Amino acid sequence: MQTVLTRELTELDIKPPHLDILINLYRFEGISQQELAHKLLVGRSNMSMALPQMEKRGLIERRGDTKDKRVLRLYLTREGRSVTEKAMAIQTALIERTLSSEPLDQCMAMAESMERLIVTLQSEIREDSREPS
Amino acid sequence: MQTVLTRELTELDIKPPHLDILINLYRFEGISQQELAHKLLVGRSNMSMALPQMEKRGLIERRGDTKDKRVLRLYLTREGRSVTEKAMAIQTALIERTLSSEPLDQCMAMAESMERLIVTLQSEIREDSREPS
DNA sequence: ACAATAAAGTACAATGATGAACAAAAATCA
DNA sequence: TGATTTTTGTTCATCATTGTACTTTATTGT
Repeated sequence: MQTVLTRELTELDIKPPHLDILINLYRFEGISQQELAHKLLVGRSNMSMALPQMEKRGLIERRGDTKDKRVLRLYLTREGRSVTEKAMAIQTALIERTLSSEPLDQCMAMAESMERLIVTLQSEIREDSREPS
Repeated sequence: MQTVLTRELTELDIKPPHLDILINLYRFEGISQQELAHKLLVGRSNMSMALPQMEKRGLIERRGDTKDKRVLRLYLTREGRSVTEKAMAIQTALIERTLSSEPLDQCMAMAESMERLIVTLQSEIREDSREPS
């Protein structure tokens, strides 16, 4: 599954970790590397390694903030926006292909399982707080 | 958080990925490397690298299955069982330390968020199946 | 029985994520 | 203002995981 997505992204000449970056930048343009790392739940050093590659590939642009010379604000290039749209289409198609037909029932079953799990957890929590032993 | 656990495990001379292995072996002794990898949701090659290290450290023992010469069955040594118990105690203590006092409310809030999320998802699913557009 | 296929384990190279140590710029505050 | 502390981003060494190719042993089909 991940393997398939990786293979399809290779044709756009981007690597899997770049996809999340592109999608977030597509939605929130002009944010800093810090903010982006925070949104993606990864360390800042990660961005420091990935973003220069993407800049060289012409997908993004990094412009220094005029007020704060420490921060680099991130923007998609025309090329980057185009690639992002293609990548999202690929991803969506893959998901629909994977999810189509059979597993709708499974989704419902999972949701019900989760509900039961939550109920169980809640009652255990209530017991724990009643008997702090 | 993960960092703290790692540091505490270092004193037992085991690495983080070994902890999951030990705990599963503590519960299900005699399983094969394949089965263990499946339980841990990782690839078989992972086990092939981690387990020989643990065997050298005297935590586990790998005995060939008599019926099937391909499979290696896994057993905890006395030492391994002892280390596992200590590690689980450390882990539990850390969790209780982290979870104590404040975040009980947060647990309940999270559970409620999940419930709402599930309801939303279910209605979206129903809409999707009504209008397959 | 035997040929083809599948499964268990191993070796290895490639990828990705992480934290620590560091430099530059900004904020704090005395 | 000037000193201290934070914050941004970078670099680097380390560790973990993955997939692929391979060997050995079982299973399956004919």
